[in-house]
Amino acid sequence: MEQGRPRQGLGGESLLFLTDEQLRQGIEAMFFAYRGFTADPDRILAELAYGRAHHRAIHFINRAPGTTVNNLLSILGVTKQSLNRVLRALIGDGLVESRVGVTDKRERHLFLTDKGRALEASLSDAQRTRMRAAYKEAGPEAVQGFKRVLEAMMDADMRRAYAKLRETGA
Amino acid sequence: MEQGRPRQGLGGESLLFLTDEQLRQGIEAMFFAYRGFTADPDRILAELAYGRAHHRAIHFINRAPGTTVNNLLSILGVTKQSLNRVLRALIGDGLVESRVGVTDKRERHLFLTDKGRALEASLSDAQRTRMRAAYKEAGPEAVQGFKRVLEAMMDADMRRAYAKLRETGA
DNA sequence: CTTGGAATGTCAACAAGGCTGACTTAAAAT
DNA sequence: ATTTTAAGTCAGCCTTGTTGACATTCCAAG
Repeated sequence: MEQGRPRQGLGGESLLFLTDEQLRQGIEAMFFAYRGFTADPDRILAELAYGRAHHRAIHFINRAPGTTVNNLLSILGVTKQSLNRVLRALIGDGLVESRVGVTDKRERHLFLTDKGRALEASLSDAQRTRMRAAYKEAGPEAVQGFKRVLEAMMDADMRRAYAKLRETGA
Repeated sequence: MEQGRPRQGLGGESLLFLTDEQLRQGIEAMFFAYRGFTADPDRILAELAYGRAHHRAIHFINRAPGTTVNNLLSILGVTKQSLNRVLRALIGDGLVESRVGVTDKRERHLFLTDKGRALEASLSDAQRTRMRAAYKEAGPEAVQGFKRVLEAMMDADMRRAYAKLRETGA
């Protein structure tokens, strides 16, 4: 079970110790962990008749206020019809505001209202609390490794989107 | 950006360095990475008119051959109606075999057929390849951290299910 | 032996949230 | 002036989740 500890000091080239069994454990851990990762916000959203799609939109609008619909589209990786359905609900419920662009009037810039920010805070509080607990339990070294593996698991274009977000965010 | 390295040697108690910004980066990394994680099998499944639900069933039947429907239900965390639809398709297509229980004839024990095992191999090959690449890129230390954080992110009952699976598997 | 309950399966209906395709409007770009 | 782009909308489809109702089979307790 625990016999598979990496031979340390051999460098990144010699990862032959990775058996299929160990890889599968990683795959399953990812599956279960993702469920845990979304469980708390899901509970909050269910009470409001929203879903994960709404959460994602709210998250990234909060993340990059004033972002355009097209921009959001490429981050989320869904069709505009799909996003539009969600956005319409959020705007209709007064969580999101859509402002016509100044320089380019075709564009709509998206912002959270106070109400939207309140929900975002509640959702991300729940998620951060779990994240913080997991980080604390796993320890600081583990967190670095966690992030490194996650980044390595992304597609090239996702990596670009993520890197771009981090520029803006930090 | 990279200034947030953990103060080493302070132990798990002093994780005050975890800013909301760093936690949010972890959250977003999880979101993007999960997309990458499922992207390869999704492409294979799409050609066969299957979805992730089929993949999950196939994965865990392969993982624990002879498992009962109820067992699978609790691992996957869906309703029996939802699972049943998927199983019916897989059985109908000759990927899964359902055998009546010996001691308890109410139970159905699930097995992959040769055809089912072939698809499973193709799916998990794709997923393992990406996993292996990510592990290699991130390094052996990172992998340990990755798994530790993921496990810490699970709910208690998921943890039990996962631990139980690992017993069987190793 | 009968009956209650558990495990399984099935049917129907519904919702969320993806998708495609077609089309409009407005504005920018060429 | 024409084409392209951004956004929105309508209609319809699919997967995968949900409930609720109900049949079957069979173990186990009375």
